Amino acid sequence: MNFEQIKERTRPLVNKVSPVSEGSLDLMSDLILVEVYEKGDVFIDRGKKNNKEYFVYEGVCRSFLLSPEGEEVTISYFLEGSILSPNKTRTANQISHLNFQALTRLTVASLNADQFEQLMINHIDIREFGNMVLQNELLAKVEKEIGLASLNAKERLILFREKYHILENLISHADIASYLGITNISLSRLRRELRE
Amino acid sequence: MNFEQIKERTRPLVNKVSPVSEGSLDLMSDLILVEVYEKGDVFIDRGKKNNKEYFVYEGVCRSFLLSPEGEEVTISYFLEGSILSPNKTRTANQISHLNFQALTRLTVASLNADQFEQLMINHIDIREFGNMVLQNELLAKVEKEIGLASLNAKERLILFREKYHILENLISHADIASYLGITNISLSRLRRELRE
DNA sequence: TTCATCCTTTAACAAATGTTAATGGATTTG
DNA sequence: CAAATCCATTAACATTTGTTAAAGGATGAA
Repeated sequence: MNFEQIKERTRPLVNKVSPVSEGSLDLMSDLILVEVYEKGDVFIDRGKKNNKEYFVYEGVCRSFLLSPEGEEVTISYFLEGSILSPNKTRTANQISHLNFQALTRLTVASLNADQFEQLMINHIDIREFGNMVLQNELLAKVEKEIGLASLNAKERLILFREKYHILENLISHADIASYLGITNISLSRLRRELRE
Repeated sequence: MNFEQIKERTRPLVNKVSPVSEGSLDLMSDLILVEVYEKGDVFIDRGKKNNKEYFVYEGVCRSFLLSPEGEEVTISYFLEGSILSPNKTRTANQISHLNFQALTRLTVASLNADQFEQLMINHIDIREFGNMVLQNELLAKVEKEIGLASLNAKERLILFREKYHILENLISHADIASYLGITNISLSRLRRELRE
């Protein structure tokens, strides 16, 4: 993918969050490397170094962690055209505290996080963009938190469908169940209930 | 409270998160106004403007939201010596999307968020501090998320006690229950079980 | 195709949590 | 002090969710 292709692919993705000038888009595109992963690949490992920002060009991925009992818990989903959690929010000293996994064949733009931080410092529109990504990230977490704390599993599934309906027939129900905070057996029961 | 008092009160609070130089501490202290609230006061209202950062000098507060059913859901607790979620993470266009309430008599330091952002831009140690606050914030949310998604209520109560044991005899059990994602009746049952 | 494997569904039962209502203790108000 | 109010607890019952096991369906490999 050449510079112009990268730029045109990045533009709508960035502008959807917070518009930046043509010059700023050039600066960001300059930092971008395109990476491709296969379904199932874990491309960020908990405990390992990661100093990149990511935009999802194509495909779907998730972040997950192991629970105290050793089960995978899905924390978030990232759909096509979305932006991964800012590096600063998912690392400490450049060490990732989450795993990220491709759920389909996945094409992402990656940017060096330090260089991107410099762009944020020097360009107010890029800073606004970065801060807006952050806000959205937190907002999504708060929404999920409220759901887990105040809704029952059926209501959570209904919300999940509104937000991620394409995922339900694309990825493992065990993943979805862990995201909803239930077992996959419960998920199956709820699916039947809602089918009737 | 005079400048020196503010500074000495702020120093340990900031250094606990990420140390800053004496000069940077001066710059931050310059921005600080001390605010005092009474138990029960809601000092940040969802939907209203807020452009401040806060440090908790004395007392305890919580953030909360109304669920779709109109019940208050406690999102986070902030103990003495902690730092409220960064302004950027709890506002959109300076409009708060959370409520914050004093659970005891509460003394906070408040800083203008725009001026603080300028300090972050111009001083690497303050930027590091701000980013570290952010990391901690997200980390706490991810921890809570995992708890809600993978532990049962009893296990969540045990974790809560480890982290916030002073709260259990200080604030309403209804608040705690909403934080744990259960009813206050269930909380009462669990308390009895754990007592035996 | 046939076998093997993985995932989803279903069933039966157990455990956890919610709902409604009543009780008792503590605190506040008059 | 007495009445009123608030909050935590308890009980009885209903509902939801988890656990274990079995069965069916889809997919891929030999």
